[in-house]
Amino acid sequence: MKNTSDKQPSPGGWVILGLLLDSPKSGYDLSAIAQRSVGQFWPLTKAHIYGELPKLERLSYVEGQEVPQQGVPDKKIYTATKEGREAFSDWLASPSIGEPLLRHPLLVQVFFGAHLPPGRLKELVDVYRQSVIKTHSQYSAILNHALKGSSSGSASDPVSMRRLAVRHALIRIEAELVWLNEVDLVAIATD
Amino acid sequence: MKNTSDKQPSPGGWVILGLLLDSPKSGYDLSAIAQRSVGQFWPLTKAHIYGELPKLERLSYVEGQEVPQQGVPDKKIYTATKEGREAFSDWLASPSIGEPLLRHPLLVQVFFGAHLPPGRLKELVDVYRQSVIKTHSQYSAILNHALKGSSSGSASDPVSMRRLAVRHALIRIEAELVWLNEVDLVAIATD
DNA sequence: CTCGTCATGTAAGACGTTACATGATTTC
DNA sequence: GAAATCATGTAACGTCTTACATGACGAG
Repeated sequence: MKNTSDKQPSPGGWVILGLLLDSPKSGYDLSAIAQRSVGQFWPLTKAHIYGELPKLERLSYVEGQEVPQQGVPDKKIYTATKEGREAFSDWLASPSIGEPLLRHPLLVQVFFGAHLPPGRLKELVDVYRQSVIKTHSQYSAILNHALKGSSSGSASDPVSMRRLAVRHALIRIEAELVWLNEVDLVAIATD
Repeated sequence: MKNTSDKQPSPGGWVILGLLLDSPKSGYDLSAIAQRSVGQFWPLTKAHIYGELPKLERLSYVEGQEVPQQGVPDKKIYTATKEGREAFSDWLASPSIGEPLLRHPLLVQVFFGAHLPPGRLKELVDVYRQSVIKTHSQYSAILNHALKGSSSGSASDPVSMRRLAVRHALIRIEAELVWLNEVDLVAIATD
């Protein structure tokens, strides 16, 4: 009565399981968290989350419990089981979970920029820069508020690790802005 | 006799079509190019390429021609058609081709680093750093050799655009190294 | 009275990957 | 003798996204 079919969680499923280790959460909670924190390096959609949770339950890596509510709709809170924790630890420590994957539409537009009408590239870059700047301010707000204060600063401290993830976002975005300036120089030059 | 079923190319299909605008190429050529240049921001696998080419042909965006060879196997060279060029230009100029997508396994490992045995994070980071450094040297070699010399420096010059794409890779990788050093500091601290 | 939040889910399909299958030639 | 290069493809599957469907409550 352990699991019915279903081998192992998909990559996204493992991430979801990881989020449940800290504290029990509903699908709704998860999809909110997935956007702010993990979403930056492992995007998860609502549909994906609601699809994975029952699978994790069938593997008995999580347990779901219905919580009746008044006013707002009932919700289902999922808790990681002991098996879930162990399986997750093994997965996390495995040497090759996979290589980073990047898909960057604007870079496609730059790469093939010669086939773009004059001035169009500049417009596309400007729009993109705005969204990048916005994201930057969001993540620096997280660093300054949610993750402020001093933590132990060791690898066994979850807060330090969360902070590193946000630092990654900030460093990456700043690099992106540097590059966008280089693009500007070329985009403006004698179009 | 234009197209039989098949709506529009998939994102990957458009990128493949873009690569054929410069010069005709075989599936084999494309998969080599896809690794070095476009692969950095839009990964393409062999199987994907060989799957998309017939679809592009059905849409009459490309034309394939069998080229007999001696010693080595025959190949099929695909050329972009006029329709293909026009469709590609329209697609490329469209405002929202999509948002950048990043999936970063090591960041998952860092994010959940508190669930990792002591010292393991440092190992994972070291392995990753090596691969990152290797990639960096590959891309700087491309900048210094294949894309050396002075081009017009304007947006209508394909070489300038290719160079910008490589610059993106380099800037991004250097940022990654900066971040990896921050991770080290935490990973080492009193584990 | 409209919009946002809370809350869960499904169905269909797009997209891409892994693994398999084949085989001659050249280089170490 | 082993391995890399050249060259093309398919079948099955995994993974994830889009769009749809529903509905009550509170804030402005």
